[in-house]
Amino acid sequence: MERNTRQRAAIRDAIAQAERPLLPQEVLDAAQQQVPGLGIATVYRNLKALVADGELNPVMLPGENPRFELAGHQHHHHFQCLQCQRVFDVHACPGDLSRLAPPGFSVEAHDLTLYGRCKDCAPPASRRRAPKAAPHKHAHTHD
Amino acid sequence: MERNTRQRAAIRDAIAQAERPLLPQEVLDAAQQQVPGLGIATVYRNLKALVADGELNPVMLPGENPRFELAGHQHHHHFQCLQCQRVFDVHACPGDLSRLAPPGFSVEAHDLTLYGRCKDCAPPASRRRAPKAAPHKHAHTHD
DNA sequence: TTGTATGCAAAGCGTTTGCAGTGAT
DNA sequence: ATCACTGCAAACGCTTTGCATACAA
Repeated sequence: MERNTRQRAAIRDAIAQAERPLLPQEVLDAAQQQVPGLGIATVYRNLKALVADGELNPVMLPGENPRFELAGHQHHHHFQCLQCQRVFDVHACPGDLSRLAPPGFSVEAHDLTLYGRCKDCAPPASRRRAPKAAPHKHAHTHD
Repeated sequence: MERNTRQRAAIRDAIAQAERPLLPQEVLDAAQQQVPGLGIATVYRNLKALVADGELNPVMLPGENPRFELAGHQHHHHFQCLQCQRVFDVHACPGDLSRLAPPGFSVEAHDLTLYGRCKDCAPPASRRRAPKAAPHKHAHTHD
């Protein structure tokens, strides 16, 4: 990371202003409002550089493509809405889980993902209002 | 799922005899010992059919390609070895995690992955013996 | 015989990379 | 003026699909 380009600033801003982890394509869409000619390759290159630089953290969820959020958050987990597919931070943690591993296995880290309805999407019982974003394409669904 | 082919039997057997979730390529490698001409497309088609049929379950881990294991196991989680990258079942669960979600979010399901050293790979402190399998290509690390 | 399943190759999708031109310093 | 950065397009790895053939029933 050496030079400050309009592209990098737009990418950084897009992620900084999102209140949730973004997919590369979402970063592109947001950053293009600031830099119309921006290419997807530049987004990928900058995401990689910003992660290497410690400015961003990749967010990997099961069966999902990587998303990106600002680094600096402490240990946390994620919540994915089963309706709008968006991902949100969960600033809580079940704590030590080493007791769950089979004998002979050592636990050094863990990933946890919660699934359900976000506050914008109707909970199964008492629905409220429509989601703000359409579902993303992504791939793979969960059970 | 209609006909019983040698290919499907070989694929089913490969997964049944593995004591852990397998990647499509691992399924191919194992099944080809029984049906040499087997193609990867046939593996993918059968994996999809067997999952639709309820015989197999896909195992999705963060940043990993889907693996497959026999269905029928009850709710469980997975452990991935940081050294050999192989995935193992964890027949334990932290239980209800709905308390972790932010207000307004409903939790319907969760995924948990533990990371560390499997019993074949040396634990950080008291190592024992070398791993039985070489690491797979992609790696991605976690927090 | 009939039509599903297979093998091969081409196509898709998300991501990465080569390359020549652009622009920050 | 340099040289990192960018945009475009080709290349990649994994997965899916089209199509003609093979084989289970």
